[in-house]
Amino acid sequence: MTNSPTLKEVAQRAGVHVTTASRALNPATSSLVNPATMRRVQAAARELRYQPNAMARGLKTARSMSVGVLIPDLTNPLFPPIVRGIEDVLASAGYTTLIANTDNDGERQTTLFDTLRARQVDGIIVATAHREDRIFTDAYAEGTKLVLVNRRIDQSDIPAVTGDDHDGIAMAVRHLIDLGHTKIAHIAGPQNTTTGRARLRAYRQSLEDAGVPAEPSLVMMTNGFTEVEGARATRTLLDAGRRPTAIVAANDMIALGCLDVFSERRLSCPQDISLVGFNDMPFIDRLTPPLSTVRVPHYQIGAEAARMLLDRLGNPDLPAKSITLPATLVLRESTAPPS
Amino acid sequence: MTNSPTLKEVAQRAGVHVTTASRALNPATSSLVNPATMRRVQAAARELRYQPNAMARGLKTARSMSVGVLIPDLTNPLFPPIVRGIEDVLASAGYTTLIANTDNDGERQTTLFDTLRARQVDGIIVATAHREDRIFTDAYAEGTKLVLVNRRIDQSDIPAVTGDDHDGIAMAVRHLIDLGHTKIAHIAGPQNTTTGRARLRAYRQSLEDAGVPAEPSLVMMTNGFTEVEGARATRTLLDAGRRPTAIVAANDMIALGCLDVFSERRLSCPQDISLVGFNDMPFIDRLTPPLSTVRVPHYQIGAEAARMLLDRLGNPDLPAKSITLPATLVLRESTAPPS
DNA sequence: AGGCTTGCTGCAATCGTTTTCCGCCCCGGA
DNA sequence: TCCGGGGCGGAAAACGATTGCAGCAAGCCT
Repeated sequence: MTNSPTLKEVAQRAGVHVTTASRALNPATSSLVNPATMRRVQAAARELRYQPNAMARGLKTARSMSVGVLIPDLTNPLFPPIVRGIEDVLASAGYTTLIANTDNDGERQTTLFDTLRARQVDGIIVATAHREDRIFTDAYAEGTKLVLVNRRIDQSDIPAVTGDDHDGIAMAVRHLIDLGHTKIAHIAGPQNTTTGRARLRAYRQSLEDAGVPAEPSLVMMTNGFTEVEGARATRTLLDAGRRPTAIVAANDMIALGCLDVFSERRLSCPQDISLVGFNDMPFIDRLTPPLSTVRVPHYQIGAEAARMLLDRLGNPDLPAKSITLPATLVLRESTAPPS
Repeated sequence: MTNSPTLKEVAQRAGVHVTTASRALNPATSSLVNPATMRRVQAAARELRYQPNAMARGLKTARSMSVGVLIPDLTNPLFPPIVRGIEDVLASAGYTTLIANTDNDGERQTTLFDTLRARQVDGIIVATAHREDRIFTDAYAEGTKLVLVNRRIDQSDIPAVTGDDHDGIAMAVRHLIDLGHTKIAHIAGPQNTTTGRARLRAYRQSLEDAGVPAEPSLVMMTNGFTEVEGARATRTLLDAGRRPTAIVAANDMIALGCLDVFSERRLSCPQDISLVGFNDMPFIDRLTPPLSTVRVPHYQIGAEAARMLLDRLGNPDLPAKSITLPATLVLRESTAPPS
């Protein structure tokens, strides 16, 4: 901000050339300099509280030692754990994380993506992908280092780290069937995301596998993984004739919307209707009732994605691999046998 | 990542010198170049999808157009709203935000602070300050642009944006007294933070103002604004003789700990004991019971802090001003008259 | 004793911008 | 016709680091 010391000043103080100072301070090259000199330089650096100028270094080395993270919205409790997972492993590798909130706005997303690239980030972790996001596939094809979290992109080999949507939903549906439910509804997430679609498919498949006839009227679509969308869909679901005895929500935010409508309609959960969410996001266990949901290891997803990115930064032509982390069903108090 | 086009390439394509290209693309200097030339350059830039290299620019201009944000932990729901407030106003001014989590670890904080400075951030917003944090006062004295949020530093003129701790607690205590409580306890926050101390003081003051005798045994200290600390303090509070009929928690996380202990002890809230939190953090309204708490406008605090930083960046010798944003008491279902 | 390696250090170019200082061209006024 | 000046655009020097290359001394070998 004011006058941070430069390498030149360190060199002068140590009585050596700036080149030598550079080498002495860099672990990779410090073997090239006399140990005694090295100590002198390091002492000088310490006294001056020298911090290398990251921009100058980045300019020369063409690596910024930073990575961007694109998420919809930080205030959605789903994302902080993912971000922390990312930050923790990235930070320990010396990288800085730049977070950008797209608010599910495509234009904003493009702008932010460009901003990140202008900042010369070494790679980008994307949590906002839609099934067909040319912006990402194009960038990836041109060599931008990308890793997807949570959601994937159709027919793309961009590496991704996700939870097991299919298995998670399967467990949830199975659980409801085991309780005796047959009229099981699904409030589906946006179908332009792989998560929204995979969960819907898993719901249908699970019903079929159990021999429970599918009823199209029990599936409601939403335009976003949000509480208001969840509430809207739940209202139209309940208004339409055949009332379900259980609902599988595409995620916890949507489930929150379900609960809102339940109390509007004076339906008690789980006595009148059962509900299962997805994600096990923070605080969802403290609701009334504590929500049964599918737990996805978000911190690990973030951490794994960061590791994957790091790997690919170190070795650019590593084969693109995607990882699916196991989901687990966590039963609390929002499900019960049908009355 | 691969080969982003440089200004030189844009210039070549437009058939002008790189200097001219630079001027044409920069709104501040574009008046120096012929409108026709400018259009040519801009067209070339668009075709090449040119993005100026932020590191090169920053190196030359000594401004990174980025600011750092120091918070304890992103997964604490208190902080995402603050961060969004910061990011939104900063982004609209063209700045990028770098977030760092200190985990309340002093050493880590120092490291991260240095990392941010190495990245040449133009300023830093600090949410982790303790009452005596030499690291910040020293840096501020040396010219580092700082703004404190949420917490302040004793005897320092570093600009700060905070909620009204005193008034908030006063309202909470007043409310309990009005309900008829006299045995009102306080689970105090860490006394090495201004928030922890201000809230404790306000609690004592409010009791005194109302003529309710203070009982030292009704005040419990914690070592952190966390659920486990809150629970620990609540247990020792309840184990010690005179049981309170109401608790004012120093913040919502601590209140969460109180609720945990209430259910351990089979105390129902608010029938057996009333509870008021502080912050009105997300989801605290969906607990059982919905928590009465003091609302602090976190998004605005963040936004205001960012604006303040921006102002001081634009005009370095602006007088240091601190802002206190009003708190409001939001009554829900965790308080009732003593039984 | 001369040549060669080895070990250390310095020189200078470079990364992609911005910015100061000039120079050129053209036009108008005298 | 000449001069002055405005309007544009170019040359070059930074910013602070890294790095290939060269230099130089000392030590070893033959």
